[in-house]
Amino acid sequence: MRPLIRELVASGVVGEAAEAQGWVRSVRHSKGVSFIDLVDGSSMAGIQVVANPELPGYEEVVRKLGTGCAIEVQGALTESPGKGQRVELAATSIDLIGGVEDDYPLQKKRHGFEFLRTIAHLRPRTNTLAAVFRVRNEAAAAIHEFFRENGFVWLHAPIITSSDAEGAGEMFRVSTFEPGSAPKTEAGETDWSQDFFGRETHLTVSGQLEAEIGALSMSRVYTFGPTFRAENSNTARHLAEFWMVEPELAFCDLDGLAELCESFLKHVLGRILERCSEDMDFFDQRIDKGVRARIEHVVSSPFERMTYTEAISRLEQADRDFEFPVSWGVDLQSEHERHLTEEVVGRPLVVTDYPESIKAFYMYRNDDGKTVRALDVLVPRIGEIVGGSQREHREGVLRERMAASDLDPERYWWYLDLRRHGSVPHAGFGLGFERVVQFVTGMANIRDVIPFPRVPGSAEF
RNA sequence: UCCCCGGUAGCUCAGCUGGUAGAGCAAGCGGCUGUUAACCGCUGGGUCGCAGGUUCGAGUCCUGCCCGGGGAGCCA
Repeated sequence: MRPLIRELVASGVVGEAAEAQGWVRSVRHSKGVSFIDLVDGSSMAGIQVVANPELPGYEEVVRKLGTGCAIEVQGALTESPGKGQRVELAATSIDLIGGVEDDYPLQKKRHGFEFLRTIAHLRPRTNTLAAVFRVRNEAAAAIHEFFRENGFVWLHAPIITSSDAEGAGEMFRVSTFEPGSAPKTEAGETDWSQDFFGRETHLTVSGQLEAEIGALSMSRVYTFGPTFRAENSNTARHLAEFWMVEPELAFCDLDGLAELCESFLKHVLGRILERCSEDMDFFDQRIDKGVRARIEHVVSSPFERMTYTEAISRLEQADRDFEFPVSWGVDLQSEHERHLTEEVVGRPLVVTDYPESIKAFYMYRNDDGKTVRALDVLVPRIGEIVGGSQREHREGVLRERMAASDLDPERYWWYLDLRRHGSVPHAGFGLGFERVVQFVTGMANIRDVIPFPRVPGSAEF
């Protein structure tokens, strides 16, 4: 394969023959020379192609090039006399591979992200979206890398599931029944036993329960894949389809989990700073001033720890009014979380041991009988970025909790079975992948950090 | 789902207390000896989201609907 433009720009040798293929970002003509800014998506910086009027086809091809045209250039790398680039490509031939029509919507100026979402098939050609997707790719790679280096097995949790992780939200139904003509039982209800899987099935809302199966056999596993929520939530932080990372460890308690969260986040963010430096400069300058320092701060600061009970008393002492009043037993709102991480400690904060009443049934009950071993990792500006818990591995307590939550033990027979045979303390957390990408890039809307966003009322592309 | 804000040229927007629609960029044409989102000149381009209403007259005021954005809740 020929070098990408990124490689030519970074390490191309002056004087050597070179070729480049890509899309024209902008063209600047003057009487005796034309400059073409050519990009191929491999880096923020493109290569400057210099075309002289003596070039074959200059009038017919080069003078007619516009933003978006796909071309192939042969030539030689030369030292650039102009500012802004180390080398440039002095063309000896330029071939038009694919032209653009007059209504090509992308221009060499900035567009609103709202408009770009309506042309999701073309928006990765913009600086910003290409940079986002490069960072997204490095983040995914860094996640796999961290887990591999630490002995975790990537467990492929099912997308179609018949279990529902309680409290995780509304689900999308999976069925082959034709709308309106589903078979009915004698009682007049839909007869799911005749459906494709012989029962009700949905798209997964979490791979956690399956991950627990993995942890209780392979010690350390993680899931990383698409997850679905049919919630009608219309915000800059929610998607109906998103990617979730869920590690699960056997022989691990809440302290061990907190340590994992910290080293995991530091690894992933650190790798992005290292490997996407040019893109991070762009985000820092053009998208969210200060984002780079914020990420560096998370990578270099030890995370603070605090129990929920302590957090509540710190909030009660706070010299400010909250929209939602604080008292022991209420769930923390985003304003509370941000106050804690930004004002009280000024760095990432792990809040632990929440009231049992506001957390899920599968979280380990503390000896005090009123709190559970749950944790949230809070970071400045975003608030909660990770949520996790030590799991209830004692069958008796788990049954009690399920009964209190009005859950049918029959449906969770295999989950309970794990507590009957070789049960051990185990713990895990869940992390919304797009939220991490949002956090590191500073992008304001989650719809702009995933190539094809699915949200209520919208699934084009 | 709730609360706010918005919808004017292909894009980004301006358009005051109602008087018959404008800029920059893009597109087309021309110019300019090396540019950096180049620059300069000319040209074309609009059922002002949709439907009603008030008025001599509505982009502007009123009502309803549709779509989008921001915030909140829920959460990841």
